[in-house]
Amino acid sequence: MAGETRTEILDAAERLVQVRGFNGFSYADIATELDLTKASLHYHFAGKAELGRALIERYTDRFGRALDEIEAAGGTAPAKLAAYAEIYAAVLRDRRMCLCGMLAADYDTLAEPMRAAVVDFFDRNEAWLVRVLEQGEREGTLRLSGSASEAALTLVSGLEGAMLIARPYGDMSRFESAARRLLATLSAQSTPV
Amino acid sequence: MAGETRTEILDAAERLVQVRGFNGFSYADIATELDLTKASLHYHFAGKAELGRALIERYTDRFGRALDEIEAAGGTAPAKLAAYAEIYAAVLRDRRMCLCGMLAADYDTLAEPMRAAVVDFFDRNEAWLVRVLEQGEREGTLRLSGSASEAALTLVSGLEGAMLIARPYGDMSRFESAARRLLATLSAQSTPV
DNA sequence: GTCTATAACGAGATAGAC
DNA sequence: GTCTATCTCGTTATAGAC
Repeated sequence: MAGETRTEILDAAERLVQVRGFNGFSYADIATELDLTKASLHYHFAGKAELGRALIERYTDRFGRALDEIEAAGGTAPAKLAAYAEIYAAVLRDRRMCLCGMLAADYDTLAEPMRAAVVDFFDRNEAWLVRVLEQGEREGTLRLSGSASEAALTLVSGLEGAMLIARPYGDMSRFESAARRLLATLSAQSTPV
Repeated sequence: MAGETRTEILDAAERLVQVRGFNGFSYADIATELDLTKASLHYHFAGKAELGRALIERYTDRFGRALDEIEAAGGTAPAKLAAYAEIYAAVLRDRRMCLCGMLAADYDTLAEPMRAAVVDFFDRNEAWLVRVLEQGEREGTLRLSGSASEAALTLVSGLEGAMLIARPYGDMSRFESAARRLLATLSAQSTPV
């Protein structure tokens, strides 16, 4: 079975990026963690930029599968949005920032292929949210003011920001109350927050 | 007049942190920009951590003065919130991330004095917002659901997240529409967004 | 207050043996 | 597929002259 070490490298690197940022770790950190040499890492990933790109693509795929599962479960739009926010919450519970939220901060220092992959992640998230928001309007469970795409980007950036600011405080409840409020503003029932 | 070079160093370093992150620049970058040597920088700031701390303190002071000015202008709560969001917008227009939002991403790699200074920045912001939100409730211009402090942290993290995600797109309008929506949810008039 | 020079270390990367 | 060895360069930092 090939790809086992490759997967372990991706796992370790992913955690390091989410915790320390793309410029806050090195091949040496991964090598130490996996009890490998830096040279071995270069066998699997030619350079840090290639590793970074593989990281984002895997993350985007995994995120996409999670969104597919939410669709497959087939609830109301508010239930789907709550499940969406829970993906973020689970990442933060593991003391991590969203991979692409972290890379958005590092954006100016990234190679072009990584940049494009980061933007693609947010595009896909917002496109999925737009579909859910439109479902909510149709079924009468959500009441949007403004366009669905504006509501979607406000939601994504609100959740990313809530993760960003919650981490220094080490306080999940900071994320949770921001997330709850962001979702409540879209609900057709004026849910008391 | 002393402190001129010191100020130039702070200006250059501040911009570098806001654009590239704390681990995305070096003393060499500052030295090149100012046509100085790295050794000269060490005369003014013993190390990168001390420079970083001075950076945050100056930024927090400047931010605090901007908040004082908003208070001094003495409008309604919604006007104050709009002026608050405009501080963020001006930073982003200069293609920069909020200094402390960027450092929140880098948080795990920072020395303890810098960490404390970052948290202090957000504490002060939220405390100021709580006062404005309470003013709005009193004067009837804002209608809060939930506590003022929850609304304040949702606002700060929403604005920080909107900056974070707008930067990869290089698109101010992404920030602006998120900011407009965040403020609209607090308004007593259900402003069409 | 700024310089030259250099130390001491870590980064990303490669050659080539096994 | 992993290793040892090495290269080159960047990074933070210091000593000491001017």
